[in-house]
Formats: sequence, C-alpha cells, structure tokens
Amino acid sequence: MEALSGRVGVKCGRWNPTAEQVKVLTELFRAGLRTPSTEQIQRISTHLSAFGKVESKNVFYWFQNHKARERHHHKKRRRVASCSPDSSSNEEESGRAAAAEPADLVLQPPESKREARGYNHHPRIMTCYVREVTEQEEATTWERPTREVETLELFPLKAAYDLELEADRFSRYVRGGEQQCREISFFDVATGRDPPLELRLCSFDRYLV
Amino acid sequence: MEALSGRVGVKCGRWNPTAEQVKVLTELFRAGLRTPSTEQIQRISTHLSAFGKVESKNVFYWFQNHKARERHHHKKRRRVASCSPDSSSNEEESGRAAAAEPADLVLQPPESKREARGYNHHPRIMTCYVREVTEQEEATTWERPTREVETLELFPLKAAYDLELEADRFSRYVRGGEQQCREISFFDVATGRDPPLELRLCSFDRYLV
DNA sequence: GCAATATGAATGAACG
DNA sequence: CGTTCATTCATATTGC
Repeated sequence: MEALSGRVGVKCGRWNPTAEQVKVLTELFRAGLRTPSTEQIQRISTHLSAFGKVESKNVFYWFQNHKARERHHHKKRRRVASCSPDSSSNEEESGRAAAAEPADLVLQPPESKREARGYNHHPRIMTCYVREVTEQEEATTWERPTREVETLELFPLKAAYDLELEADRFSRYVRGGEQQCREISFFDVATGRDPPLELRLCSFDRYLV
Repeated sequence: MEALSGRVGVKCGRWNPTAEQVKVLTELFRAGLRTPSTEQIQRISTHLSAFGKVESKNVFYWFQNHKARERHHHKKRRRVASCSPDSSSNEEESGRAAAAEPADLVLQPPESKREARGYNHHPRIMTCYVREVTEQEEATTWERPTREVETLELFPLKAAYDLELEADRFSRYVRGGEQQCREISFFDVATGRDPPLELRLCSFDRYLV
C-alpha cells in the first residue's frame, strides 16, 4: 500500500515528503549540508517541488530537525566515568538500534553547552579550523568528511523519479564558503536527460581531518 | 498469549512495557511528571529495567505520548470556532475516531511564507504572561494542579512489584526548579521493604493557578 | 483471522 | 539551537 513515492494519507495537513524528496534531503545532509542559507533553501525547495508539493519552510524545518536529532542521538557513548557500566539489560541494544538513526535520544550530557556559537561540533572529527571560523564554517559540519567526500555518486541514476513536473533549473551554488568547500550543483531535470539531480563535491577533504 | 506482565513474543520489534513498568510510569505521570529531564529519564529507565528491558528512549516516548494523548482526550468540544455548524453534540468526539480523526481543528498558521530565516515564530497568541513566568512555571505544567495535588497517595502500597531485581538506588531529585516544585523521590527497592517507589509532592499549588 | 483500537515510534512544526 | 508540541505511521492487542 501506498508504496507510492511517499506517504499516504495525503492529508495535506502537514508536509509529507515523498521518498524522493527525503532522499535528496538526506543526501544533501550526508554531504554535509546542515544549515542551508535562505537561497539554498529556496533552490532546494524549488527543486524538490518536482517530486511533490513542498514549501521552503519545510526544507528549513527538515534540516533543523535532522540536525538537532542527529546530534541528540550521537551523544551516546563517551563518558562513562565510572560506576554504572551501563550494564542493565540492554546490551543487544547495540545490534538493533545501531543502524538507522532513530534514536536513542537520551543522554545529552551537559558538557559543552555555553560555548555560544561554537559548540555544534561533536567530539568527532571536525578538527579542522584552518582559518577564521566564520559562520560558513559552522555551517559546514560534516559527519565524516573523509568518507564519501570525493565525487560522491549521490544520485546513481535516473531512478523512477517523475521527471516531468517542473522545469526548474538550478544553478550551481556553493555552500560553506570559498573554494575549499564542496559545491553542490543541481542540473535541470527538464532540460536534460540527466538524473534529476547531480551533486558534485569538490574534493577538499584535505581540509578536513 | 500475552497475559503475562507484558512481555510475550519477545519480538523485540518495539518496546513492550511490563505491567510493573506501566504502573510506575503511570504513577509518575499522575503525580504530575510530564516532561522528565534527561536525568530523570535516565533514572526512571534504570529503575524500570528492574522490571524488564527498557531503554531511555522508551521512557521518553512514553511520557510524550501519554501527555499528548491525555491532552487530546481532554479536548472536550471546546472551540467550535464559528462556521461549520459543528452540529453540536453529535459525535462527541465522533464516537469511533476516539483517537484519531483530526476533524477540524486546523489551526492553520497563516500560511505565511516566512522569509527564510524567520520561519520560526508565528504571530501567535503569546498574550498571556500575567507575571514573571519563570522556567519553573513552564516546567511545572500540571494537568490540573488544584485537584489531586495534595499529598497524593501515589503508591498505595507495596504492590506486587518484583522487588528483587536490581538494587538501584535513586536519590531524590527535584524537577522543574526550586523548592516550590514537587520533588519526586525514589527509594531503593533493594535496601528497604518499602514500595519500590515513593513519590512525594510538595504542595506548591499556591504557586500555580 | 480480521477489523478496531491502544500505543510505541517517528517526525514535521513551532516555541523560547 | 535545544525543547516541546502535534500529527502521523506502525505494530501489538483485543474483540468479534
């Protein structure tokens, strides 16, 4: 049922992203996009509209939520301090919940909390602040920059997308800052036979890690 | 088939609280706890683990759902707005769709588009701050504070809890703020014969209402 | 067994 | 940005 490209109810009460939309958003997120600018949001939403109804605010919220949630879930292991080996009856937990990103929103160790703008990085990689940290920087929080950063075949092929809707064209836009930041380009799906989207990342992993 | 205290197939697909766990959670809820903090969730889940497998997120979701649902059910036919004859009594909640049917309340935020960055605030009500609303206030959201707030015989007696599992001890913790907020204390179930939990509320209703 | 319901889980939207 | 609210999805439960 409703294996359709997205959800079902079609209630329209609130945005219900289609599978394609989610995929695009997810890829962008995985690519490192966390806090899209107004323009980016515009472009993204326009593009996504090819897969179904969507507003800019939906894109905005999507990133907000995805970012916030991922962070929450990330705070898992780490400080165990001492007592309470966390034993309990949960061990297998790692096996099951480990996958996905669903959640374990728990622990939100106090730790860094008041670092003003600079506390949005996990004790993870993110060790590369080579120069002045502008907002571009903080907007550039990759999960694991070293991995798929390369050329990323994000959109493998002309899936089963319904590319007949809008003829929106996306000009290439760069996010994050200068040249050392990846750039994500959208190519019009209507003008070309190319996959609905193509996301290209400039290798700049050397700046990371 | 499952009459057991909750656990059955052990499907592990999703958490299936045991009767004891539900009881504890319910009592806490009745006591007024609605939005436990991270620490509280931690403690509660640890405690509940004595009655069966449980994760923090389960506790989190439990409170979220319980709170939300109670609220919905409380939704007596409140506002009928205007148009829509609403016909009156009728459906009393639509009989069947007791738990669903969005029916009307649409709140429809002004489909204002929000200029990019300003998605966040709606021109909402926000008109009621009669006095200094501290975080204690908002943290102290009881359903009907004036009602059972008193001394509440929350844990009537040493139920049939299996108090032989963990020897976790819970130190008293306060939620919501200062002294005028209720405090919920857990007493070790292993060290004492007392009921697994005891919840004590400081009368502070005068601060409410 | 299947339909109706209760409720765990997920997530869009919004608040502070 | 961290939290919380509201709605929806998915599944276990219960009744017919």
